[in-house]
Amino acid sequence: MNLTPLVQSFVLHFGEMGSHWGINRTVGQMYALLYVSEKPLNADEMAEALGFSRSNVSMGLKELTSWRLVKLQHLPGDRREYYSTPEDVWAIFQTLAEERKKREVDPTLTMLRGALLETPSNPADEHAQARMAEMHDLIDLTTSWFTDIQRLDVDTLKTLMKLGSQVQKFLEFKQKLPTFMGGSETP
Amino acid sequence: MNLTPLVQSFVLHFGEMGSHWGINRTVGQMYALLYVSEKPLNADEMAEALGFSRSNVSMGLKELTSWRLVKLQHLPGDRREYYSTPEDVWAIFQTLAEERKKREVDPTLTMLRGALLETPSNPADEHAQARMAEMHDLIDLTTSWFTDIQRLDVDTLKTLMKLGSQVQKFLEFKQKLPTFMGGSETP
DNA sequence: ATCAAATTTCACAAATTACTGAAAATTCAA
DNA sequence: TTGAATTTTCAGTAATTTGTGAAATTTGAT
Repeated sequence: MNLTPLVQSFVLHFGEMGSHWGINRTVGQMYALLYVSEKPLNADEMAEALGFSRSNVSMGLKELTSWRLVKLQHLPGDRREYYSTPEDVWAIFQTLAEERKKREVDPTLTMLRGALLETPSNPADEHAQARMAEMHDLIDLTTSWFTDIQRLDVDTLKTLMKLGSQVQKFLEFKQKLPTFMGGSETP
Repeated sequence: MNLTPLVQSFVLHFGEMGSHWGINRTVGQMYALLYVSEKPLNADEMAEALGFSRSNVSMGLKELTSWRLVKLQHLPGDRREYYSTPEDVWAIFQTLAEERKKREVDPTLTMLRGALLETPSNPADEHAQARMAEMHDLIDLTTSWFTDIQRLDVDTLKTLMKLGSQVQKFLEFKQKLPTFMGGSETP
């Protein structure tokens, strides 16, 4: 399989971006290739298209699988395993957010909670704990909110996002008079 | 300077986490040390406390500065440069989000916009472009929303977050009758 | 201007991470 | 079962990233 220039540049960009992220270059490229592919690909096709060794592709797919970013499927009359990415970009985004939370945020929250249980034995520790508490509360609030908001269906989420900072007006209702309600001026 | 066990474990954890992120271990440790420190530290103090070479600390501080995560200041009667982190954790979070957006998201948006301007010359490119458009729109909406919401003051943001998925009820007002308004049951 | 203190730069060494090819393990059709 | 097709593992090498010490540069007090 030969990549078109358009796909080529997308794939290469994702590779570079991968390293700015925590993911390695070749894994980024593999994901990008699957993401834009019309049909599921098997490992040999990927190795050929990207110029990687077969074993590297195997490792990469294992990694992508652990992130729940690829789907495995079989084609009738073909023993080989075919991979693709989920269709729904919002679902992909959600998966990514969940995995990152699990890997990068939750361990920190756990560590902070542990540290906050200790009894500070000197002023330095006391100050450190106060700082850790601030960090804990921020992370806790942010991630709880994220988890909570994932329950919303995509359309509601889109509406909320398009509303942007105008949410403020809606929130003000909680404190203010019911009579204001009528005139809803949305962009 | 000798680190207490509490601070030590916080610093080490941040170092490990740093690598799961895009940041390197020693830079993570430096940030953590400054974050919990009662007073600003100079590079020598940091090198001594963490057991790094002076030059490594210099590089790390350069990196942290480029992320706008540390403040530089001078103490009266002391030539050396003292570093600290901003106090306000919400401001820190915001800075981090802005920098990550700038480095990791904006270049991708630019690449996608470029790719979407091309005229597809075959079915594969056509499909690839459709996928890229989906990705573009998701990222664009999400980051625009993020930028927009940063205008809100912290208290409003906290209120919004604590509300969580209950925002939905507020959003429904846009479509529904004014009479519902009155009974606001918040947790 | 001079000089010592402080900081930065940079070439190299050390450590880590990524990638490969060969071998081992697994899968499934016959 | 057997054995060919396919996938995975893994030891070793290649490539990259990280960290250091020495040298160069900058800074500011005198």
